[in-house]
Amino acid sequence: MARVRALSRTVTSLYEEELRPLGLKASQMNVMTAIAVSGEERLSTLADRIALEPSSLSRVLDVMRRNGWVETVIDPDDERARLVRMTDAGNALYAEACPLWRTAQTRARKLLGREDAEVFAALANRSLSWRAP
Amino acid sequence: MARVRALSRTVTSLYEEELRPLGLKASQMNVMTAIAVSGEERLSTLADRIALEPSSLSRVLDVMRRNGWVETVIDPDDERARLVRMTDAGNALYAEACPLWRTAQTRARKLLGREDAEVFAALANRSLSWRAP
DNA sequence: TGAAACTACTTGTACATGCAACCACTCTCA
DNA sequence: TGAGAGTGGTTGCATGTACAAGTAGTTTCA
Repeated sequence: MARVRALSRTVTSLYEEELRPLGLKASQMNVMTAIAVSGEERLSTLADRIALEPSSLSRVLDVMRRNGWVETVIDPDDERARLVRMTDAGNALYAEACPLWRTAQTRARKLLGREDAEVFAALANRSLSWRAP
Repeated sequence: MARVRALSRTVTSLYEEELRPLGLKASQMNVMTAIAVSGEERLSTLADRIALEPSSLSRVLDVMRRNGWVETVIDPDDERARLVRMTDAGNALYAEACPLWRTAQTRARKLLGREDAEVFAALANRSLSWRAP
């Protein structure tokens, strides 16, 4: 348990070190990636996809909105819901961030060992599926 | 990366669910365990052992001290340093927490699969060693 | 159709976490 | 031996994270 958390802290700091020049945090990159794959999504859908509480995602989006990277609009189909989408600035930043992200990934793989990383990825995937019914 | 963090969140919430009746958070239990194995340690030693920034540990200890679970005294050998030790109340709480902790561990193992958990533990151990010179 | 139940998100509150800057003590070396 | 470098912790600041409670819009059903 402690080890899972320590691993998370260590790997996070590795990625953030790489992203720091862009002023991006790991959690924000995480959200950007989630939006990037689908273009525009409801907050709850995103939260579910990245296994984050909606309230936490809401806070992360506050910062990202303040930075002008994303915008949220009321879903015309359900006025309770919010659609989250990237701004042009957000897309530009994301494009800059991706190579740095991959660099960090390479560093992480090098440290963990490529095969171990695969094993771990499979494990982690399974952990995510716990949430699925 | 996102998966490591998601795993950490998921597993943390599993443990915290179990510890909630005692008012203990995962990070606090983490610190207690570290102290329990050695009795009394410097803050920096503990921080190093659990791969946490000293500043973060300092904050966790603030809460634990406020709750009366630990106390910190000036190290007579080096007045810059602080020795952290458990109080009686802390030890009592720790004793109560351990069984709950193990319950959570069992649940986590059940979800991950026992063998996978071993593999993961080995992986995570390696990640900790990254910090060692 | 209108109130109750439900759903989507936000906000209050508390704690977690890291980095940079800072304070206090210790060590080194001219 | 005294100033400067080094070390151990704490604090300021920003963000992440979760749970509980609150708000607003939607659905259900008598």
